[in-house]
Amino acid sequence: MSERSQSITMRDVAEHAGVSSSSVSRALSGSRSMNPDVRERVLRSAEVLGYEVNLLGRALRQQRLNVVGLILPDFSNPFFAAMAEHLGEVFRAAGFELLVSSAGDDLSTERHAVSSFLGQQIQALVIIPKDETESREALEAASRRIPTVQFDRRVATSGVPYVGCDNRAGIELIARHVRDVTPQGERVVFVGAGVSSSSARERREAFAALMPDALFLDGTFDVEWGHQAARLLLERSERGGTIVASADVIALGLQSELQARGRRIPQDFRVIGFDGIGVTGYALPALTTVRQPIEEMCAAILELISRDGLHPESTEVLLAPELVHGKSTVLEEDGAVAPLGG
Amino acid sequence: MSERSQSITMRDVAEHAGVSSSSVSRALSGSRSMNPDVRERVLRSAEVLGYEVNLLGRALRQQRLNVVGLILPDFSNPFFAAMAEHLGEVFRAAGFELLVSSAGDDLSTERHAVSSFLGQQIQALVIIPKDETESREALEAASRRIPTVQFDRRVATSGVPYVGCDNRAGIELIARHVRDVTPQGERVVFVGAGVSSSSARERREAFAALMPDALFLDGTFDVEWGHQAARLLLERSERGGTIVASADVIALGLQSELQARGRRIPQDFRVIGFDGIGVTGYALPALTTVRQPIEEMCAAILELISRDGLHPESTEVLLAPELVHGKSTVLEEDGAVAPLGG
DNA sequence: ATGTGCTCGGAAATCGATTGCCAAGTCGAA
DNA sequence: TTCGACTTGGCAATCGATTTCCGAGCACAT
Repeated sequence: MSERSQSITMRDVAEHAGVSSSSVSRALSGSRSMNPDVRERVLRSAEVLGYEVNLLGRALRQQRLNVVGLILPDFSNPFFAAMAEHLGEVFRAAGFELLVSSAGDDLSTERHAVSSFLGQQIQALVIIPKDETESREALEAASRRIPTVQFDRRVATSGVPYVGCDNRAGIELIARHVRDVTPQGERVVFVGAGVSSSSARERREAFAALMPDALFLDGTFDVEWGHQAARLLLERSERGGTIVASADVIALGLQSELQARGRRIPQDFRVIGFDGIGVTGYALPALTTVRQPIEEMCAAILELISRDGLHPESTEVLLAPELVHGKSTVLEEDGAVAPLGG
Repeated sequence: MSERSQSITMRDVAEHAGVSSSSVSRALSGSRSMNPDVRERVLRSAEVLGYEVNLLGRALRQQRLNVVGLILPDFSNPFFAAMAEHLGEVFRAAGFELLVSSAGDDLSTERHAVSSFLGQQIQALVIIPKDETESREALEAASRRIPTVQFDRRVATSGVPYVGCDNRAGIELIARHVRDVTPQGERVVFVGAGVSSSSARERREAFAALMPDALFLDGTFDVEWGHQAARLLLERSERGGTIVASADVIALGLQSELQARGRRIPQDFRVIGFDGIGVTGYALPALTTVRQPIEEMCAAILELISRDGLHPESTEVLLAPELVHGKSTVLEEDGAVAPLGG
């Protein structure tokens, strides 16, 4: 059916109102004072014709598009999804439009997404780089052209500002808790997610520094790896222990698989996550995890982007995470929290 | 630090290569045959200068931007996230760039997202409208200008093509299963998600038609409502029954809360979801659910958009969902459960 | 030798909005 | 009355790429 209506331009409005297109522009933007009658007439014409601005034309002339881009490795990670949602709100409030693109966990797609955003002359870019080394080229290309912030994962030597949580501090909180809850002689296991993303590497290294005797397993940032890791542990005849996962999604997979195979949490195995999405109620028992301060992170990103170039020295913002006590590490009746003192 | 490099235009490349910008355009796009020497020179100049096309300029001239937009109500719903991810792949393969914007579960934000996309002259729009009636205006505005497809939820009388799963058929699968697994005399409960989105309403109505004696509760599409609904049920002193949730996220909340309060699944309560994201391993026990055929849906969306206007009659594509048997409705022994290693 | 047709580079128009500049008009002050 | 300051509308340039059109140059056939 639908005959598409072709768009109304300023020319059309100008003709309809009997003025020049300059006047239309000025009436709509209010960029200069003008005769109220003329303005009124223009506004009515625009209304009548259903005029809507062509952002491409505007952006081409003004040399900026009021859009900020976000590139993330994968929508399916709930932590990234939560970040995208919150970041959208923050930017909306600041008058920007946030458009999100997934890299589909693929480097060439990530590169493509970056150059597409750059080609569209967006205002700024927030990126969760997939790979600690391989993403550098795309990242630097972006940063050379527009304000760019790395988030959550970083490419180390890029000189591109970074916002993230203090993974080391988070791991210290976890390690302390692990010492509190792990019975003498039981295994401590760290289930990581490779070393190609900086957050995975940082968490793993911090944990290795604090608890070198732990068993380290490496996989990927997803639920399925949690399941696999659980099966691996059981195949090794581990009968109990405390498991630290590098991310909540992994922890959820671990819990689910362990329980499906008859192990009790926290009696047999204790499980600790990282991110804080586990607190939203997916997990059973409620996951003990380290919550990343999403709100503060988003605020920091906005801040960095807004004052880009003004304070180049503060190129790295690490925010403090917080331990959230669930029921996956301590057997307790209610949410009341008491560190296992004795 | 970063002095941003200002962008290289075709003019720059043309000067460097000693040709006109027409030739640069033609060399880069290959739109016309030309002297190989000249082409070679242009390509090298572009390479040397690091030229990258300004998509705004191109789009303005060509009257189209090679981008398809997706607007969804909320990133945090894993079903939407999965769709966004898959749809991105499908469009990428078809040569489009998919940009995603969240409506933040808010009508005015949704409207804003639509007009921003339209203003950017994107090629086509896929939208999961938040509200069955209130989203109409924005939806129709989009459809008047560019190929537009509604997905998962729809605004009924809009005349805008729709792709979704056959909710009625899905509910029939569920109802049959409910009859199979519910003991004589036990309650059947439907935990819905309001009636302002079409999918919620359709599922609820279909279920009401098949099992009018069920207890109906209404809330929202999120985990938290699952928790609440479970508490409501327990407060009503329900001691067992079969619970059908309008979405997997709700079902996960239900399971989690019921188990946290000592109820066994499936012995005391049976839980059934809808969507299929529950099968990815978050749930324990594995959720019995109806899987929406994400792949087919995405293919149908691409199809509709590509041949927009050619087959206006097929304005509604309903795809068949499939019942996935988990362990949340039937107690089953399968080999997967290892004996407690004594 | 002249006409016909083809190839290929460049000039210029175009997409739509914004904005620097100019000129006509208004108003008040000298 | 005249001059300057100020207002306000319009012309035209501009952003960057594409594309239509034109003409120069060449080959080939008549």
